[in-house]
Amino acid sequence: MPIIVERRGAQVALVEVRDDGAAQGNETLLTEAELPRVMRELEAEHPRWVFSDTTQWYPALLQAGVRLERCHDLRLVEGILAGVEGRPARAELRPRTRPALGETLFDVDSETDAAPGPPASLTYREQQAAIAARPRARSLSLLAAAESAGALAAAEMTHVGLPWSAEDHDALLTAALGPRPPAGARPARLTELAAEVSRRLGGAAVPLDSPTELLRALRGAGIDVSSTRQSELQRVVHPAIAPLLEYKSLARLWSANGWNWLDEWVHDGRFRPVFVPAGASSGRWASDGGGALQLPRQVRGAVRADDGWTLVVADAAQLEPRILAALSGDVAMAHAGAGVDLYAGMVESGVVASREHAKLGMLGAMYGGTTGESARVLPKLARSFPDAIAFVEAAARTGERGGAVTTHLGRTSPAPNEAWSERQSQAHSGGASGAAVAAARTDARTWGRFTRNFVVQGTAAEWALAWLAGVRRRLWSSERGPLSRQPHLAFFLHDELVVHAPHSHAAEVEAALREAAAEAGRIVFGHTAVTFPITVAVVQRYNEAK
DNA sequence: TCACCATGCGCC
DNA sequence: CGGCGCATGGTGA
Repeated sequence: MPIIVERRGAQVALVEVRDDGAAQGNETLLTEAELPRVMRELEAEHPRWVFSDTTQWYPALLQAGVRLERCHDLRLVEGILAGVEGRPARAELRPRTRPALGETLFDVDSETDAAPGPPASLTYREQQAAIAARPRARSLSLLAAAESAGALAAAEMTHVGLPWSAEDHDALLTAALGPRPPAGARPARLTELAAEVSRRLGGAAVPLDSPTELLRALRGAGIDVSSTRQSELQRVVHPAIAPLLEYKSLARLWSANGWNWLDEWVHDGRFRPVFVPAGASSGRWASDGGGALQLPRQVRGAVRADDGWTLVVADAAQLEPRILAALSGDVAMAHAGAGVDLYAGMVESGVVASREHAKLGMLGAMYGGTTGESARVLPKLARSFPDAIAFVEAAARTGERGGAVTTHLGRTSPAPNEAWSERQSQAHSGGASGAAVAAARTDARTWGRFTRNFVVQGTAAEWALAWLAGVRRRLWSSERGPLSRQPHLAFFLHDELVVHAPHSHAAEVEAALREAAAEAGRIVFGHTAVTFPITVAVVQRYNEAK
């Protein structure tokens, strides 16, 4: 039973509708203050709450102690449907972009800057009809549900936060950089390293934070490099390189996750990342602020379970190649993945010489790599796993022609922009210069790599959503008190989940993670020979996993 | 001075 | 070689 949550002036309407969105007549008008209590009571009937935008409603409800089981997020589903239908998303349902500086001065109420649009109940009915009209309606409706469950999980993870020890973080920074310097000053260790680098480059002070000046200094010291990139410096033999690389690593730690980051993002023992479901066109999540999806391993030691609690860290093993095996129905690849390590399985079946080769080759196949070791391994993979390789090749060809590809549940890739299409037609119209033809071909290949990767990355994101939703459902019990006082999701990173739970629940959480992973394979692919094993570690600190 | 771009690097 | 976010320095208006 869907219930639409809709703003009506200063009040909120709860509108019960049928599954297809048709009106049923049952409607309740409430004040904002009454909403949490009423929704909590109605939750006993397990409705599907329909929100124009979960991020606009759910945080306040969580704050008021209301945890919801299911929802339908009109904004996220509009994104999926617009992609499928090859049109822009309706303006009132587009993600709100952050107002530019100054804009807020003239636009006091930035939440209402988009046209209000039709009522949510109408939009819901239209979306249900649009889904039902598609050839793969069942998959799309599954995707809509999974995406919406993700929106709930994202808000909940922000609400409860990732347990973070500011004390441990400070200790870790102090050990690496020296004590916290006064504002505006550089940590002692960085100053030492900078002096050492300058000394070994000949004596003059070199501003290491300026790539331009650093490059000039390196070349002046006879070091033949074309950039100051870590990967290039690593290949150089020179006494200045070691302290320089250490400087770069520590300078990054300091600027990206140093004391300033700690002050800004960690409060009351929690880091509260803002997750952005479907922030990438493939459906992968992005994040907003704090660099939540890029937490360097260097600082993961500060992620520490509360006393008496534990972190259960789970990781889907070689998710993307397994996804490709399932997508393409490649029986040989499914067989190689029968164990916990798919790459090891490829070595055992004699396809490649080493695990490293297997990994490199598969990544190259999925990303469109054409150089180095990965390209050398590709022919072997193509012989042993013809269906898998043909699948990504077909996706690449479609993209090169400007076509759209879809994930297994039906998320559709965006069209290339107009400039791209214009360059392609120019190049094919005859009379184009050789340079224009070559540039167009490069463009085409670039878009082909995108669509090649889209099908795998996007379907992996669908598997991960199904997993996340399944874990979330299994962990929650309405009888165990508030979300933060019972086992709960604390972090999500594409193919990895962190659950924060009392010690005594660790085994139960591990079982939930494994059951949900198996279920996710069935939800996304139905029957498939491909397995989706996960690794699970029960730890006090995040860095102790893996 | 501000907006924007390029570089470089963190994560998957 | 696919997808992101963020800090920094440098540029041009």
